[in-house]
Amino acid sequence: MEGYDFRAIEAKWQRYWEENKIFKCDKDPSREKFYVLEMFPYPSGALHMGHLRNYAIGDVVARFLRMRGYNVLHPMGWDAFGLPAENAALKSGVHPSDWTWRNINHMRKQLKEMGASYDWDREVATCSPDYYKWTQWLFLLFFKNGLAYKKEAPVNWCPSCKTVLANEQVEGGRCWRCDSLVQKRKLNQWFLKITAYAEELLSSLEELEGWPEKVKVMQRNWIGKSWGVETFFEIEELAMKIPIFTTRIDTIYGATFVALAPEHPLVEDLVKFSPQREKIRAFVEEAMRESEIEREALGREKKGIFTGFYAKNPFSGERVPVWIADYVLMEYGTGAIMGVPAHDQRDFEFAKQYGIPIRVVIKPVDRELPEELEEAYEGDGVMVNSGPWSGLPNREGIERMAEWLKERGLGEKKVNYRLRDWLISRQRYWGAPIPVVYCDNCGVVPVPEEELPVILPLNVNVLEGGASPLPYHDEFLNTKCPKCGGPAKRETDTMDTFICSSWYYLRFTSPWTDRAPFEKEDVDYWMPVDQYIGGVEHAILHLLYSRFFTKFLADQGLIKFREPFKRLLTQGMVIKDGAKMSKSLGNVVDPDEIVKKFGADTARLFILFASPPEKDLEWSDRGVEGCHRFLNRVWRLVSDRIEELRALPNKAIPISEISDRKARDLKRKIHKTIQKVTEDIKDRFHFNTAISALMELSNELIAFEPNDEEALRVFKEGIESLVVMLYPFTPHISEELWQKLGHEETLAYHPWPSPEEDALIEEEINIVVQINGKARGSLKLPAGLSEEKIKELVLQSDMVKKRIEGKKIEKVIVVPGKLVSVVVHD
RNA sequence: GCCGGGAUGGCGGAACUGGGAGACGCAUCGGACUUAAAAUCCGAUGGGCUUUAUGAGCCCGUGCGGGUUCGAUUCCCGCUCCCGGCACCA
Repeated sequence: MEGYDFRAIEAKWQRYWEENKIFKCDKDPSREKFYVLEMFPYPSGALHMGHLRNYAIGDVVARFLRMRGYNVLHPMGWDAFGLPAENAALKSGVHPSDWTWRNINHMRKQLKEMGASYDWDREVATCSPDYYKWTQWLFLLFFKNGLAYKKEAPVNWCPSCKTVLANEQVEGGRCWRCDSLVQKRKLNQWFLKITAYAEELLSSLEELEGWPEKVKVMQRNWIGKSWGVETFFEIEELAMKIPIFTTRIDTIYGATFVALAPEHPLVEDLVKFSPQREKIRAFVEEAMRESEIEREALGREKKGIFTGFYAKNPFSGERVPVWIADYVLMEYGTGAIMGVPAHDQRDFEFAKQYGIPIRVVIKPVDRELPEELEEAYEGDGVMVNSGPWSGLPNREGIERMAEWLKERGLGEKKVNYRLRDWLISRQRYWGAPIPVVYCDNCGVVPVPEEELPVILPLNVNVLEGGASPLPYHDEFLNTKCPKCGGPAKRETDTMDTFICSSWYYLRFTSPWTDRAPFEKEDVDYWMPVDQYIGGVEHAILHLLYSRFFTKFLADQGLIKFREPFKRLLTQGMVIKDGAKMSKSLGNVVDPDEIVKKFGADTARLFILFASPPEKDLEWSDRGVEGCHRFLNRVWRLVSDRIEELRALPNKAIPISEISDRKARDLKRKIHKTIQKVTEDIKDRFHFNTAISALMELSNELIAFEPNDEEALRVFKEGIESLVVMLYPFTPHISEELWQKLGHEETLAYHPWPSPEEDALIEEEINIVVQINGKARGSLKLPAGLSEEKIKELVLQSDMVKKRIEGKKIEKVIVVPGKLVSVVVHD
């Protein structure tokens, strides 16, 4: 037999799979389904190692489960709208659409070349009109339900991307995509009311048992639920109530000031009445300008200005100064706070800065606070200096003071979330148009469903500086009002691309339908996604948005489940020389090169072998070579005896009928390997240890020298088990060897082997002997002995006798099948 | 600062419910084959020591310090360092 010609073999089987549509799947209610999904890529140009890893992991799962008899849905598509297409257009003059489709074609080819087993009949691209028609349809559904709305608000503006961003897309004050500093601008924009689902998005995280704790914690923190009290401080001479939110109402006797956010609407009124209005106005303007850049500056000095007014503490009646402070955020709570310097570090710093009094009202139980505080005490304790409440444990105080307010109508308990509504307008061209028109008579009018899709015009010129051409595209811009028929203008903003990716997993269940975003019976059969696989960078963004969409669609009666992804695997990064692969570091390894040089099977095998999927993977050229060597050994192992092997019957010999000891040992190794590999893949996704078990089996097969027919038949069983179990990892070489062994059917649906129980039972057991807790050797004993017998044999053995001579046996511990521990003393 | 995860040979990583730490792979060294090299194959490989020099035996060793246990990479207490996320959220 010829050598391992991976190029020919891989091309051959890829063609075979494609021509025969081997991985096409249909819904079949009589069979148990499994939906494996990897996060679909943005078609940026070419696959990188991270993609290869993601899709290799998904492919192993899909192929394994097909062999286990599941009806497997494993689709692929393209997250095809987005800014890089426009940037490429600016740079090279290619139309975003052409650029995108060219990349899709290239990357599809690459996915096929890595041997991924997708049902390509289900491919979707979010930029094609028959997809974004339904993205727009879903927008209208949100709109009709009052969950899509337009409002003017201070929003995040990325000056480099020339568009606004959702809060989730700002990381540490910088744009998630281009890392520019984000500015605040007051703009009129479209939002989706994700906050309507804040509570459920939070509470149902607990049901997601198949999700990594890390991701759930990140979502929990992002939603940021906190319980507290809303009450108010009143400026009596203006009859103005300043509402404040606090989680620490127990500290209210320590409130020595009140502070408003510079953007707070009441600020305007205060300015009017203040004698020093000029100074205040200047401060507010300054603060609002500065907040854009300086807000994220670390350890930055807090700034504020006294308004000249005093407001009354609802509990003590004390009048405290009202300040405007730049560290108070308009977007959270009521946009105003009570300042308690002794028990809040931020207020403490502010008070120190401006000489505001610091008054301790909570005393820790286990120690005394210093006379002069160096930092705020934020812990629990007993209330002091708090009028009638003094002496009460503060946790109890929180409850009782809230009731006290409620009884008097001065305030009540309140829950606040950090989560804000999702800003979805983008001032970009390459996205799904928001299906809305503006009519002088009727105002904001949604485009009727029958008129969808609102087509994104392709005959546009890329504009200097990169701004969207849509507002200047007369044909697109000018339209008729669907309501009154009068002249109207289209919305020229497009939707955040995260909208497109918030429902693609539903579309995959029936991508061909033109009646609805998805067919109900298909979605009912296939959803939810049983295993979702992707990078942790979407822990909040895509994964939170998709959960929101799912809950909304469930409330609309379109789907029956409230969580889209049952199990989630977040794969680690691909690292080289200790750092993430990146162009700027110059440590990128191109998957194409590896596939060309060693083949897709080798590339897949290395990626899966080098590290468990959730951990980072250190790239090693040597490691790749090692995997290639392994496949060569397997190839030789089979081809060296191919004629003999083909001539043998396919039926395995039961272990009880094998006469030779070595052959029985091999049989046992085969079935132990089946057991281990199955468990490693199925229960734990530990592909690295599954592969190492297959390497061990291969090593034993190489060392085994069959010299009669019985031995040869056990050998053949081993060879075939190896080839079959390698299939999910290295499908091409497996198919080829399988065929060479005389089989006609593809391995794609070949039943996954299960271990023969008899063949798992050891004849002899190695019993470890410990004396005083130290391992001193081992004894080979026949399996199935009673505890007493084992104990007896161990104590009689020379090894033990020699060591316990003249000593007293205190205790003997027998762990059946494993070890005997003898404790002695002089 | 808060939250989450981690630390095991020269390297990537194994070790399931507490049971001989280092599977598998890489690298290194030695050998075989070869005119030679590559490829391939065989063997050794945590550190140290004793020894009748070889059949062997002993000590140390999973970030650090304690503890529980016949026995701890695994469980408990207290630290150190590294990685990731969040960070004026009242």
